[in-house]
Amino acid sequence: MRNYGGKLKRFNLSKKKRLAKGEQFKAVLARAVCMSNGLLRLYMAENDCGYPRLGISVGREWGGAVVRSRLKRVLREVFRQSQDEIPAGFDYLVMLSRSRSDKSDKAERAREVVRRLSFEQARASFLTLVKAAAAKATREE
RNA sequence: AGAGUGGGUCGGGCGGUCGCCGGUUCGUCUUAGGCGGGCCGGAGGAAAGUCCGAGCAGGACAGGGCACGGUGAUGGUCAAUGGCCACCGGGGGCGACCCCAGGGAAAGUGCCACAGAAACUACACAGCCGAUGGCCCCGGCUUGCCGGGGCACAGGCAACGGUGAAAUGGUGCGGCAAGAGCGCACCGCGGCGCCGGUGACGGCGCCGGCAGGGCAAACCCCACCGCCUGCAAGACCAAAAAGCUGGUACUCGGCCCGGGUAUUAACAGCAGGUAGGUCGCUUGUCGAAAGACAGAGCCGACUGGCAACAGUCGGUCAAGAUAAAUGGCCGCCGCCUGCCUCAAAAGGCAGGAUACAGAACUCGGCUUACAGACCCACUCUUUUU
RNA sequence: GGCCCCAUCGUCUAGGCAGGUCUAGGACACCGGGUUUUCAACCCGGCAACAGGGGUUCGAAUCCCCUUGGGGCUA
Repeated sequence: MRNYGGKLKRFNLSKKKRLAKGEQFKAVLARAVCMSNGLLRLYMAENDCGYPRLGISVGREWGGAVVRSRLKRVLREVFRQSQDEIPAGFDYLVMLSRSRSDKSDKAERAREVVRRLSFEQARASFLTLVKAAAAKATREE
């Protein structure tokens, strides 16, 4: 856990660190390495900016505007505070793992977990995914 | 104390820290611009559904009508409305109060299943009576009349028909051959008059004996309202590629005009408007600023009004994103429940709840969703005094 | 964001605009039986639906209103 009371490492997240156009999303999806666990799904692709960039996509199946905005904020905050722990020079496209059987009670419960997603959960999940994806990317090269 | 009705308010708060969006200002590098810092502002009562009404923008348009859509008691109110207020009528509730698209069925068309004689149509069908006439039989006798019985021929009647959601007004008494508003009483209905009310309508009185079923959220008729499309409206800037014109070279030609071919990796211009961007777009206008003025703007007080609302005065100026900002973490307080200390106030411990929901051009309403808390007015029941 | 449309058995649909024996019809699927040595095909029978809530009406799948859930067009 990060020490908030002591010396702080400060991160910003300005607009150029975001993926902002449909074309950019498509480009990442075309070139990316894909990894997923039970919670998140990560697409990771090299860019030539020298810094990491983030894109988030949350579909309608997760709830209304309130729920989706909250999920996006949490994921954005995770990315912001993890910038020094992930490889720079990559684009990261984060989505939520699709629950396959849409109408079962199990999927409904999984969706409830996602709606109540906490910051620490999301952060841990994201970091393990990045590590795995980075390993996969270097192996492929 | 319990049960309930109507209306209104709030929708956790404070601090620290790291961020995000917009505005403004300062510093710095500097061509635009980038980076860093300060200050200010940054979701809701429903921001939602997109059900109405406006502003705004573009298009259409002499005027009028048709068509289409909407609304529908009355009187107000509002920029406007299908909203809101008051009142009337009908229905529900013991009551506070709630609900109602609530014009027209003697303009026309259509429908009314099943059941029923019949669903709007006839002096129908089934039926009742047959007093009065007529015919037949019996008795009496004063021999053409009386009495009794029968027929259902003339004729009279519309109660009865038990089905249905609905059947030519209902109940009771009288009346009659049988009956019938045929007569009467009460209720309902219609017409007239008077009174009250701006009006819908209500009250009272008189008269009429009853007009004639329902459905218009069926077509329709009447009255009133409504042009169409929507900020992805619309305005501006404008890459690339292609196009056109010019230029250049060659050619037809004595030369100009003109035509043809080539060049487009030698170049210029052009409109169109795509990708993309800016404005619209966050109160507006004027002003250097202070400020002033204007807003269907918001808040409060007063006045008028039963009220919706209006007027005056004072204060206030309020998010502006576009893969879409308003968040993460920490601490404290607050809310509910239980236990303990305690006369109470209060304190301590443990557990729990924190809903519905996210601006997308802007307003006024309506509808729908919602944890919990509070306030005001009122009704009914029970107990005590 | 704006503007529209739709909802009927497990699936595709008829009925709706002219409300009534519509306890909603048909096809495919499923189940049971028959036929066949067996299977297929065929025949007979069965199961199974008006998205939810109000209103109008004597009566609503149908007409009106409100929700819910799908789908389309528009840069």
